[in-house]
Amino acid sequence: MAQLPTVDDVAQRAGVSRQTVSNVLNSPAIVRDATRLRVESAIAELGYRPHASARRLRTQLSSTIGVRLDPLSKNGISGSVLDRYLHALTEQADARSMRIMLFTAADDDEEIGHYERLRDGADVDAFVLTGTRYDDPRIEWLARQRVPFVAFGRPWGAEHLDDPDRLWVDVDGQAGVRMATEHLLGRGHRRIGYLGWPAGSGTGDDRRRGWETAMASALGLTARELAELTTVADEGVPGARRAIEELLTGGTDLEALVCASDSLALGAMMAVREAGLPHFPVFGFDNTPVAQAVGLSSVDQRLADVAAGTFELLMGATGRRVLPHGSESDDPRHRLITPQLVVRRSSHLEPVEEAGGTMPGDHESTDKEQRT
Amino acid sequence: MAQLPTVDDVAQRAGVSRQTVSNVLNSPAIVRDATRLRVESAIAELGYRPHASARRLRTQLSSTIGVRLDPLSKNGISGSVLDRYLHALTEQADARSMRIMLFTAADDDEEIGHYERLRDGADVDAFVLTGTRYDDPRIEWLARQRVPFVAFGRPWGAEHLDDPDRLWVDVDGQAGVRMATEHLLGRGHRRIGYLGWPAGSGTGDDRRRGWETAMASALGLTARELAELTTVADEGVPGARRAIEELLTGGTDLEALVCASDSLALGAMMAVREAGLPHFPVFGFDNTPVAQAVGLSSVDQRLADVAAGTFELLMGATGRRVLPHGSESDDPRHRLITPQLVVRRSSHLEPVEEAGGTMPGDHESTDKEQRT
DNA sequence: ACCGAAGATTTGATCGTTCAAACTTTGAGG
DNA sequence: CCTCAAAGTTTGAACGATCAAATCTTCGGT
Repeated sequence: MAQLPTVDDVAQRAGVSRQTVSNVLNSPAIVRDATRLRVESAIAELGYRPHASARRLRTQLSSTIGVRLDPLSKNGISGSVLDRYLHALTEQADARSMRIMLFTAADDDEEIGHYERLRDGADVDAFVLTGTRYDDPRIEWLARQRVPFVAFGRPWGAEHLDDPDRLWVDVDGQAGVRMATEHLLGRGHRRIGYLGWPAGSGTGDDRRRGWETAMASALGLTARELAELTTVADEGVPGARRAIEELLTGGTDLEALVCASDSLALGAMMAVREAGLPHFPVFGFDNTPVAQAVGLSSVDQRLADVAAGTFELLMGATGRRVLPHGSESDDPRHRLITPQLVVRRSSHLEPVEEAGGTMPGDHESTDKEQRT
Repeated sequence: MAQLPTVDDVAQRAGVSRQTVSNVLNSPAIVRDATRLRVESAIAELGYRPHASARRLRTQLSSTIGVRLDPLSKNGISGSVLDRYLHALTEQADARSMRIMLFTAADDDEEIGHYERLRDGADVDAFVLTGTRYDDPRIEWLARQRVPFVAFGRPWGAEHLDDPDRLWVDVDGQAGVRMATEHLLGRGHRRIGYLGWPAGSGTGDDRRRGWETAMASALGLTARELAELTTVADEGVPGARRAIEELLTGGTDLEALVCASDSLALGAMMAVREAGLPHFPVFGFDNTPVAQAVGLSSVDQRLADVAAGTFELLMGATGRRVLPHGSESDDPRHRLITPQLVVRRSSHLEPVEEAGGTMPGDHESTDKEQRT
């Protein structure tokens, strides 16, 4: 096997010119059918494949999207959300014949340095950001430099939720928590508590609001009454467990609980079980593999839809190349995905008969799950 | 801002030729110090960055490594191992100024199709394979085509463990399970059970052997006695839970348990707790985030070392480019990483005093962990 | 049968870099 | 002061594709 075939080889074989071969590949519509077929079979016979780097050099496009991966260390039970988003992104990318390129960075400055290098080296056409924060310097830089990007996570606190320069996708956490709360209300519960993160995180406050609105509109609770049913803990199982233990020993007569994350919910589950309440309903958020494993009800972020939305914002509904930054468009500059309830045994009043375990999650519930 | 600066711009500014600039970048040793400094400051002043695609076109190297990501769906509690390996790979790649490119495939044929396309398009220099199986067709294809690659996971069953055409890294599961077993033996336990996967998976059989050898050499148990202490379950929490419940109700007087995975261990923990044995020691394997969250002792795969080994095999100890397939070398063609025990409360005889919870893992044990 | 415009195809230039070979400078040795 | 090899630098070509403009075909209208 000598060399890999090039456009010229194909052209020669098909009795046409380079450019016609290129046209068959990139704009088949303008080539006459007869010639197109001839070229196509030449391509097939020679097993020709376009040389990606050559094309990129000429077009100044890389068909690649850069994603930063957090360092290995900070990767808790809910870190898997971003990993699953990455999987979903990769699948979407494949469908659009785009590629995902990874890089790591220890802090924002380093991350921005990577942006610069990758942009200047024409390594990537756009970036996808995760873990966005209030006044995120990465977003500022990208917007100022007019580099195409989409953020997973609203640019919280910033007024520019509709700024055409800041594209974002996010999951409607408020709606998700509201759905979970309403599900529990529908099952007859009234004293439904909420376990969240300390106030101040955009995501956390948003999710809490879902519980508040559901409770307020169904039961007409006052702010004071709501506050009584609430407690907070830092992300992580043990803190959640402690928080719920305190709430229970403090005399609050809870019947059910909605949590801001699966980690919190797992800690809460442990606490209520320990307190001798085997059927106490608990809802998590994120629908992580752990939730599935232990049979914890949760709110699924629908990461496939999030990823699809990401690409819609980046490339248009069906486009095959990244839109330039700030390109005017009729579409809204963001996507808010409504999540989906996944009801498992942890939120059932009665344990599902069959295998009489008293602890939830004693059977893989794939076929028992109820998505609404 | 007009155009991005090119080598020519830098050359002009430094008063040298293109090629000298290129040399400063690629083989600084052959450039005289004075000129090198001049060029370097010109680069800095202009903010020049080499155009990656142009370089790739010329050198026929992409400085990129392809990794297949499994579809979103099959991504259980232990699927996170591969995600964490991916993180570690990305960090290593950064250190070698390489990049990681992702793609997905539904089956082997599709995956091989991707290999072909990526290789021919000069998109990647090498591949990293995960989830290798007995007689893996992907490995056969890559070896036959002489495409550089490294497999994470021994090519089980194949005789060619030392075949110079098949590079691999793996974690010494046997050693890991042996360490866990010996740890329990050292704490005075004798009736230590093993919960594994059904026989036939290379990885599973290897791990079981670690328990067998530890038990046999410490206590001199017969094969029959060993078999009594063993049970199996398919990967997943619920099956493990059932299996251990049966073992316990079957009358086996277990004192402790070593498991082939964290999922199994989680199921086992639930079962022993349910059986009223709050301090029954359980060991998992993989040290997933869940293990940390619930305070489960486990065996850490040291994925950073695995990733480092991957790159050593691919590029040599310090090399900056992928070695050609089958390049002779004195080094062994594989790396077997010895994992590390992470002892948490689940394997302590007595609960750690402080917060008198009776269930293990009630506090994030980062500072309580004991790595040996 | 001829014209012209639209359609189809070809030609020459170019993207930014590195390779290979040619050329120029340096410096030790006689 | 000259020679010659080694060290340093420059020049022309090439990597494989697409763009822009030029050329050649086709075909309806008169």
